[in-house]
Amino acid sequence: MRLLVVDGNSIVNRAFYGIRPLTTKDGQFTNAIYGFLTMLSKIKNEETPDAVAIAFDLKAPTFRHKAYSGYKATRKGMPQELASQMPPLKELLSLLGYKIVTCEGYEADDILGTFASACEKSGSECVIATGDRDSLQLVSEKTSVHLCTNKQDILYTPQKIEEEYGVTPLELIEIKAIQGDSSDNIPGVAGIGPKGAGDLIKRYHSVEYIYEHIDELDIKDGVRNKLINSKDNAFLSRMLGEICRTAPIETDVEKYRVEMSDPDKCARYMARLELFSLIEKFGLNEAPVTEEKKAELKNLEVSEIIDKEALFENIKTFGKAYINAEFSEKELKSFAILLNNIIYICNDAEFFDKILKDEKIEKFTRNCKALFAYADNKGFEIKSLVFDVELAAYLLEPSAKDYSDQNLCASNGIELPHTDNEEYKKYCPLAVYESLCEKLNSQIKANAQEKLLSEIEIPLADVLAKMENIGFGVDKQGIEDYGKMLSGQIKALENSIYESAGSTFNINSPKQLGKVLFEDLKLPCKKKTKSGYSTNAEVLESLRYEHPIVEMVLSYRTLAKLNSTYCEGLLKVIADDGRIHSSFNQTETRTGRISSTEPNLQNIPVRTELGREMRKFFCAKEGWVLVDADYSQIELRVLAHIAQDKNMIEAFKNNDDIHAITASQVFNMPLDMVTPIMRSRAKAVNFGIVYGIGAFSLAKDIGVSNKEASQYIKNYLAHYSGVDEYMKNVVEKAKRDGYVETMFGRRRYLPELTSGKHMMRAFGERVARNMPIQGTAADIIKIAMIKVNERIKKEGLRARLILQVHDELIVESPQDESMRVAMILQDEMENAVSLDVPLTADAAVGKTWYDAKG
DNA sequence: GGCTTCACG
DNA sequence: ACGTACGTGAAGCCG
Repeated sequence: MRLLVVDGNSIVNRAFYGIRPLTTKDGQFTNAIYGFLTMLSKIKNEETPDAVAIAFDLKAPTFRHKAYSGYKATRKGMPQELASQMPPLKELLSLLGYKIVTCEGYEADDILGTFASACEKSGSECVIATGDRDSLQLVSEKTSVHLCTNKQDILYTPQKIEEEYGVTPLELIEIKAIQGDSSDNIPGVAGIGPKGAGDLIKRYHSVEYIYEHIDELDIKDGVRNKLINSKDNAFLSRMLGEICRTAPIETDVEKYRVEMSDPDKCARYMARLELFSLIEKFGLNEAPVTEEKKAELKNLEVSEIIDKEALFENIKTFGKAYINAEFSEKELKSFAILLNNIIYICNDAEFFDKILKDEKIEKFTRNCKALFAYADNKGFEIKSLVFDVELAAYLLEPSAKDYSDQNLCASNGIELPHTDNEEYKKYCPLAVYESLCEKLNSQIKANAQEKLLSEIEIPLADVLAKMENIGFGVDKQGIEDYGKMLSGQIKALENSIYESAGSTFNINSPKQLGKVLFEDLKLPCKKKTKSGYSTNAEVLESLRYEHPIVEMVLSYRTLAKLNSTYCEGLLKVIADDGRIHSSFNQTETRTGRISSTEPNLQNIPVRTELGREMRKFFCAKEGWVLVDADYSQIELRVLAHIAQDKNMIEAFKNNDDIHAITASQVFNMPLDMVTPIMRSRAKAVNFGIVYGIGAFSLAKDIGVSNKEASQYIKNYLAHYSGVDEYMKNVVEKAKRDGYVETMFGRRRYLPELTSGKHMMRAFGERVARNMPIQGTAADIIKIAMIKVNERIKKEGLRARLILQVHDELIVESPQDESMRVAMILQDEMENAVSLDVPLTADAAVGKTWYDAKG
């Protein structure tokens, strides 16, 4: 027999602190539950036990009295976010068939020790799973410890312990008695640490022996004196450090076999905790379906389409089509339609198009962008696409990572039908689309997000699909030549760097570079990262004049980045038509912005001249030009409006220089006395305000003292009192409602705000202040994009929107349309919505992106 | 796969 | 006492 004993408290702590906060929609924290079960599943797979016991302390140690200073008094009580996860975790473990072991008056450690001894006697094998090293003393020929760490798990056998510590497992107790353990309030011998204690025990094996022969030992007098001074503590520690092995618990291994009595109930419990991936991980969705159960479930009925005319009429009469389509490249592979609980599958594109074009048939689907892209390629418009489950789910929960049908069904309590036919498995979700769409839509309605979905996100998907299809033309030869030029310079810099360092190494490795700079060349180390010296640009910048190599490394980094990410990266993704077709993701960001991948066209260099050159290779096709328009300070304008700040609104209405005005307020002087430096600092304050600001970071950003920075912020909020009030109110609202929202009802939930950890709460508060601003700006430009495309179409122009970069739109336009297009862009962007401040957008025309930008 | 760095708004 | 601005994506290194 092989028994796995889990140190429940230790593992749950690791899970809780190792995994970012997760909550259900109603605010129940679940990260520790999720982490615990994931770890348990992994350990079980690796250790293949016959039986499992899970040990917990009977109650969380919550010492409130400072006066009490005994053993383990310093262990903090569980934070509330963890404590609230314990009952559901234990319930779930029981449902999964695990036996939980607790014992009045004994700690989890003692239970582990008792099992280890019991297995020893009965001849069973024992594996202890834990996150802390206290239990290593229990290791023996029969008992091993599976230690879970942040990196990888380690299995401790007597050999492994000998290898790592040079002693036997039992001697670890002796080491601990001398070195002490502050987290367990074991005093040890004052002045001797792990190294000294290890050396002593390696030579003399026990505390008792050491004190019996204290005068004869071959050790330094200093050490001897320390030992003599702490003799009482050493013996006390020896006693405290030894794990008890005689807790009165059931130790018959047979009693701990894992038997799940009701997998369905278990799955439902997991679904209620919204831990869907666990349902799969524990194989609960594959639980054998009894004949009885099968009858209850709706069986999947799939049919080929025989009479298309008749089906079409039926769909039209019904008025709704739940569609699931698959494409390969740009062609339709197959599609499926749900009608009266029957799924009809077909690959007749003509029939498919007819449905898409019919205004009377409301389409419900997922990933509608793919449908729009298909239609765009074939040159027609889809009518009445009313619902997209992915977009709806994103609006309901923008922080979620997985919007799969399986996940959405599980979280909405929808059971998928059953089929033994492998080929048909993929149609199971479509069979329940009617109820899935209904569930999601009722939540969208309850949140007042119908317009956001139907008037912004769905039409935007059409715009994005067209942008992806058209792509952005590039000068391939130009990029290649530019890359060659960079490569040459990089090569030369490499050699100079090696020469300057006196050795060759990989400059791209922060670890190796850190060693060269801070150890070989002995430059002063300014900052550390988790894994060593920080070598980022900010640090290097400050070392610029310390050594000539620094400047070269900075240049090397710049050039290497340009070459690998941009030249090589972009060359890899140029399509056969000579253009770059980025993907625009609509459900990625938590604020409502879109993101761009493969390649990311939203971070093409612009801030330095050398990088900006890159934009010369993004060009309009022959006879066409690029029209580029960007919003001026859209986020600050949104802030002025949302906060209803009189002063800021006034400034924007007067078309004043907002940063200069801010400077005159922050520095308390007349406008005409504001210097460029003051203006640029005020600009940083304006940015900081939008991000949720802290004096420390502002100080760092603009290079003034902490005190000065906090004075700036004070002055700022005193003058812009509406902003001050907004910042307070929005955090309060977030704490009350659990979410913040944009002007158009886009939400972001903030479970961080209920965290017990200061850092995390502070983060939640900054997000609460920032998201409505960034998100409203995102909403506005999305509306503008839709309007621009509608307008271009209405006016019969050939121009087409090809890129969005958060506050900037780029249209490729025939030369002779460019003035008209510039006018349209500016008009639609400025009038996308009506705020209490004017929105301004500036448009420019050029052959390349470089020329067209301002 | 996580970390570090750096490109953009 | 602690760590420090919001939102992204890609490349390279390293265990």
